[in-house]
Amino acid sequence: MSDAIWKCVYRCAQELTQQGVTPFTRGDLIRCVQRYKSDCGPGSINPIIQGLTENLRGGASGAVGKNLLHSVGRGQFVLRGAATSGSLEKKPSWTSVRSQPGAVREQDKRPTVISHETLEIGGYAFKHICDIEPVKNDDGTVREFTPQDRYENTGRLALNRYGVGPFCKFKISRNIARSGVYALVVDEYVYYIGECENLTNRFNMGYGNISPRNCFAGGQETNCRINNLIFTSVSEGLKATLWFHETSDYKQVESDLRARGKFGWNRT
DNA sequence: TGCGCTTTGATGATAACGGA
DNA sequence: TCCGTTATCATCAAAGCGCA
Repeated sequence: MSDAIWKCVYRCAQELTQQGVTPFTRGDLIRCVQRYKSDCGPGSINPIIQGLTENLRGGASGAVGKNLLHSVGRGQFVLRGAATSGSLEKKPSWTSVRSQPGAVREQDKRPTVISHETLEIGGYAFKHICDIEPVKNDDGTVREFTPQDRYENTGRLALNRYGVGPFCKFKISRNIARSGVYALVVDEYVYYIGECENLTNRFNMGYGNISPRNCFAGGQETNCRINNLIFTSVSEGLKATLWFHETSDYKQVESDLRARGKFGWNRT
């Protein structure tokens, strides 16, 4: 068929809704669209879906704009009409406990200290989780790790742009298997905002311990980059701390904060 | 046996660009 | 301007393995 991709996306969204598949996933939509346009790959369809979704930024704009879909969670969508009718819309969790946050002001990069346990960043309350304390040498300096040396690299992969390190190793001691938005604060300034499904896993199995494979092309560059920045900061005598805003609506909160302000270690 | 570490690969989000 | 493509960033899930 010769319809534009966005028309196929819309048709599929309607079909899935009629079949009772709601919310439907991005994958559901892609598979459906590919039945009509078998030559279309996910790389082509994904930005179209984004461009049709009212509460997602960016994407490939179409003639109808962001008027057809509504995101109700990571990778989950409903038809916009269904969302605005009320029953399917997932209300942001913060609406019940706090007012709509304002724009992130310049001074939010140096957050408002509510107490030694709570910071306010862009209108959201973040609780103190821990100081980030990398493994140290006997002389008190931060111990350097170069896990890339342990990788066999049979495929002769190049190091990724942050794979050279050096890296540090750290853990957060508290077990917080909760979703939300975390903030890395260094020297009293917010440097990084990120989202997670499980805070402990994100740090103890992600940032805090760099896998050899992650140092190479195709590895998790972000883990390398943030770990190295923490290594550098702590090595310079700065204090790095982790703060956490627990919410099931972490995608929205993170997007909100990052859309309104630039933080030094966030890239996009 | 259970836990933690490592690795791979999938999925989703975003920005920027090019062609008609 | 509309439509589509490409590249990149970011996160997560799951499997395999080793060790206590």
